[in-house]
Amino acid sequence: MNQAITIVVVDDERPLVDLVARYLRREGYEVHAAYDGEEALEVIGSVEPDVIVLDLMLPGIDGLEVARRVRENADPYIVMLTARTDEVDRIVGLRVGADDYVTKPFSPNELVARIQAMLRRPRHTARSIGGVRRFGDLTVDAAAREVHVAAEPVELTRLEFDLLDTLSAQPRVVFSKQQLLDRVWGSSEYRDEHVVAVHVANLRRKLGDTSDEPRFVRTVRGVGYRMVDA
Amino acid sequence: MNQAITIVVVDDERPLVDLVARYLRREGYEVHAAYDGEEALEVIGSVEPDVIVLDLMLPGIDGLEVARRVRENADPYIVMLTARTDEVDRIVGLRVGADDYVTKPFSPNELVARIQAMLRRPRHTARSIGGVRRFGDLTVDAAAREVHVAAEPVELTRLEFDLLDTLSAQPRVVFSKQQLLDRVWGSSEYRDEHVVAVHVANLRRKLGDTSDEPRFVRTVRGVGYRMVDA
DNA sequence: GCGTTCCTTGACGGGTTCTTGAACCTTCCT
DNA sequence: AGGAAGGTTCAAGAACCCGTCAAGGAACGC
Repeated sequence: MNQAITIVVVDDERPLVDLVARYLRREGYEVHAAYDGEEALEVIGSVEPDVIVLDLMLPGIDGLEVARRVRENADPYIVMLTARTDEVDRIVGLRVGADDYVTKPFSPNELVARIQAMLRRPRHTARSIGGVRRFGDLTVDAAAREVHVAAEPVELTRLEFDLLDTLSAQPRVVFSKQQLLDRVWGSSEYRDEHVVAVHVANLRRKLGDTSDEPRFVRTVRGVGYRMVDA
Repeated sequence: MNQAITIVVVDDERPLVDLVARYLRREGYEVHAAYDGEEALEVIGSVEPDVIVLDLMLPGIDGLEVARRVRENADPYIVMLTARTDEVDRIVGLRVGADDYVTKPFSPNELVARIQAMLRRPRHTARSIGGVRRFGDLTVDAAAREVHVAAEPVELTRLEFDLLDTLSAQPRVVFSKQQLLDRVWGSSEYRDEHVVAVHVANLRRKLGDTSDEPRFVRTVRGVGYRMVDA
């Protein structure tokens, strides 16, 4: 076995962490524990895990904040633990970008199964939960037409959103400007491809994306644009 | 901040309050008590609970009134306690926007179970009881085609109600004007999308909603409309 | 048939959004 | 190095969209 998958489990209930850790180790994962937000950030920073199991309610820095900070310079899978389903809405609602959530109480077996299922799915399907697509700290909710960056709402115009919606529906796939005109504008006849570039520029600005080294919308010279990997 | 879920229990029978409080604390909730309407409003104002267990019959300000006032600036779950199975009480209670009700006598275990079940359901399903959907102090009874704001009945025309019904069935989801024409009018062919805007305006006026910063029906420029979060 | 209620249509004003064109910059090719 | 092609940015005017109001007509009940 090459390089085991690393998981960090964060919860202030030590027995729970220990129990979960035992189950995960039994499956061959490398597991690290943390019992509050501060410690979590430390551990995560040093071991760079593939997966983080994170309680929403933590003493000190809470789970949402931990998730937000972690995503500033890494992009592990995050499974949130919540006490009430009510909070699931906050996770999805606040768009922190959890990849899955489990409500307490749960059986360790269930948690393990969920993690394994998540790791088995192709990445870009795993990265969408409740119809919300995620790219690092960017989330796109197609149904509600809402976009968040680092849990902050971003106001987009119709074309900007439709553009992002189209691109993000198929990450990594390159769309020509013609295709984008067809899909977003409805028809490409008698229309200057230049408008696409203008709206992409505006979209990038609102997402806090730079044109050189963009985090979300990449330019494919001579062709068009594509969304980064989910 | 591992803030526990906070519950306020309000009833003029002290032994009952104490009993219920004991059971709830055993489940890990933070519980506060109040024994009349005045006190209830005070306590609720200061602790901002997630859940309120509220007797309908209270000395001084009664349960309905307490619920009404609380909803003016907060939106906790409310479980009503009623002495009689009287339909009227239940109906009226629901109009104010109770999320569940329990008739006396009840076992503390039952009450605890009901509260936990409520917290476990996703919010927008938890927020509908007996087919009545709730959004702050607005309730929509799809079956009876009745709408109330702050417990006051609101008279809507057929189109206005159907519009509200469609939107409120899927909170947060954006409906294009075309979709609304299809669903509410039955077909969108040869029909001016403008009618939608007119009826939305009338609907908003009757709900006491303003067009800028609306509490219930939000405009999504260039697309259509959506109901706010439940 | 008459009155009332409800729905549609049209027009207008204010605000937002889209397009256009030009300048500037980067990349790639000769 | 120079030039061409394509990309980005910016600003200004045009186009569009929404909310509002009012008038006319349709549907309904009496």
